Amino acid sequence: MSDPKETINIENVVASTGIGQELDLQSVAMDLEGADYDPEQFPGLVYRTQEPKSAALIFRSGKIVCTGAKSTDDVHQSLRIVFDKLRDLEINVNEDPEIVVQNIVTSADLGHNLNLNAIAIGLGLENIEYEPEQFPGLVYRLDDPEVVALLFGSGKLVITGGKKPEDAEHAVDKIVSRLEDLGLLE
Amino acid sequence: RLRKWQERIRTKDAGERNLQFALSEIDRMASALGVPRSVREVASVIYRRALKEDLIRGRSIEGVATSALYAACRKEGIPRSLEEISEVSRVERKEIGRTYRYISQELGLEMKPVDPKKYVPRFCSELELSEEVQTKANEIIETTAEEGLLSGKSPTGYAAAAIYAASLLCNEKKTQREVADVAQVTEVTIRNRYQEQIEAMGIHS
DNA sequence: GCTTTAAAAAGTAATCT
DNA sequence: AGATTACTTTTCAAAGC
Repeated sequence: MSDPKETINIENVVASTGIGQELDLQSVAMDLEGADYDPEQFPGLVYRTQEPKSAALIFRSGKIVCTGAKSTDDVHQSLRIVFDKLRDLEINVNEDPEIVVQNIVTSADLGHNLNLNAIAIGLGLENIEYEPEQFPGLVYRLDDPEVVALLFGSGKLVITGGKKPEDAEHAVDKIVSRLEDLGLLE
Repeated sequence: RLRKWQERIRTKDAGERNLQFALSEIDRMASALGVPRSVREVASVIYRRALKEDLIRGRSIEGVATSALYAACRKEGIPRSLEEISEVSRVERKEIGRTYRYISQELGLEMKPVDPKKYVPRFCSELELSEEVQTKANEIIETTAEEGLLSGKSPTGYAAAAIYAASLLCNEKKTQREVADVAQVTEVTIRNRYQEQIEAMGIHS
């Protein structure tokens, strides 16, 4: 009855951007409180924002990766905070650098338990990966939209690899109709 | 020209030596596991196919050989868990699992998920349990799996719980620790699967 | 390939009380 | 026997080894 699309929830958004300027991460790490910088371990400086919650990886090249946001809106808000923090350190940052969403992770609920063994055979062993000894989820790669879905016995699923929120909706629609055609839903 | 010819010989010799090493490793591990010759043959066919398809580049020969053996055991219907396989290999469990999934995908092996019932005879004989217990365990697995209880669960833990439950029902009780040891899973996993299974079977004891 | 960051799903596991 | 913490899978960018 209820549309599984309604249960879709964005769990994580990864985006990249850049201030067209080289940075001295050592001094940024000194002046920016809460910054984690360990070049021996990883070349990026980690800066966490509280509201909205996210983690930004800032690189020497001036390129920045933002992870952990719950929406594309939060990504922009988080990065706005990061840009302002850098400006406080007398670093010139353009008003609105281009932000590119690289990956969106979504969760959803089909509302029925799933027989993953039957689904593995039904979808075709060549199209899926299901190794319950290694991981409880069945991995299903879709061509259109180009995303990867993880299906669980509870009927919950994770959609990842999409660039737009609509990718997850289209993926859920396709999965639901495939499973219905196979008579494996409910 | 002479150099090219020598290089070819060198490459050919190296390739031949690597193949021989891989096949002898498969033989060694298969012996240690006590699997029949047919499994070693299937494993060597899988290894040669992986070699032909150039899937070994960037991976260790041992890793691919071990994964080929793991896949062969499953294909032949006498699966060994990754834990058991890793005990006779010098490659760690995580790497075997990762390499297996890669060659399985690339070679299109179309591996079906392991049926927990395949572990019942071996685990039961190691525990010296009767034929009656085996039959009961298979019945529990069959019935509960049809109800969808198997989805996402590890086949070894599932089989272990069914054997534990069957041993109780047949008055040949084995402790959770004894079953956990032969199946190489934890007692916690057996308890969790056991509770679900007896509930689904409508058994109260 | 690896390193780090985030997040969900569910199973398994190690450790502590 | 719980509870807690942590690790397994997928995705993606960044710079450097």
